[in-house]
Amino acid sequence: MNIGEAAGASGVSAKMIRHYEAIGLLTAARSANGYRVYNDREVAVLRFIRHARDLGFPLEDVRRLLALWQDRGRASAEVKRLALAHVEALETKAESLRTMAASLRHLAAHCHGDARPDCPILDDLARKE
Amino acid sequence: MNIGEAAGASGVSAKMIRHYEAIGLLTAARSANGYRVYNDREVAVLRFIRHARDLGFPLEDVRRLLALWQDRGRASAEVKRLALAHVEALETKAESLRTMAASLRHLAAHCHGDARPDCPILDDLARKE
DNA sequence: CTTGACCTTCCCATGATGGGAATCCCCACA
DNA sequence: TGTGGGGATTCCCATCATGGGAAGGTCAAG
Repeated sequence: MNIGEAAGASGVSAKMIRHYEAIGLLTAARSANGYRVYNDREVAVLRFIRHARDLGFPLEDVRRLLALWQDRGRASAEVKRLALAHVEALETKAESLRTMAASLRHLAAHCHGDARPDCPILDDLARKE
Repeated sequence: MNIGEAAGASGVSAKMIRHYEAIGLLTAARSANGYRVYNDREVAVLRFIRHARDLGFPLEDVRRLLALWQDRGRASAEVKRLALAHVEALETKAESLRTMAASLRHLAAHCHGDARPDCPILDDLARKE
């Protein structure tokens, strides 16, 4: 299986497959012509990476998760710890964005939004603090 | 006022002040020795930028907001439109993160988190899809 | 006159992803 | 057998906002 087919089978772009290999998440055999060669084993790894990325794990976390996945003697406690730490990070970020949105929505609610120049949004941005 | 003092007064790092100047958000006079010179006018601009950034506006939005702020004939409708579009983006992103967090929290809830290797989190990441 | 704090520009790094160029390889078809 | 097209390779660059750090110039106080 060449990289294009592996990309199709895993849902990871060929570009990213090469990148993941460059940062050591993956290894790929090479055929005589220098093309990367993949089998179901590597495609499974690529899918694993994609799913972890879909859950927002940064690649360094993905690296650890992959190591745990491939370690039969792993303790699930370690995986759970990683996951919950990431959940914390996600929730913190989401809350931060939600707070920004609420502040701005509040400001916008008091803005006429017509042809007049008066605008509490700009007033707030220009405040002296 | 040199850049260090302007940084202190505005809450924007000297590094970022130079960057904002490089991308044209700001202009700065130079004294004979080549140092950037600021007055209250520019410090107000820097504060404006910082506040907009604190609300998560990308710099291109900040550029437009600055232009509107400095345009006395502006229509507040334009500001409001920009703000609400950004609120949308923030809420979408927040919702996306919240969804990731909920999924992962759900998976983690079913993980023993002990010395055993069985782990629904890894099982999910390794699923064939 | 030295020292230290401040300023300058320039390059590099982050994190994940993509675009695109130049070059090479392979297969199918006329 | 020649050619065309699709796919592969590597390498460089861009994004977005921010910071680190080097090498060197400037200024004020001791």
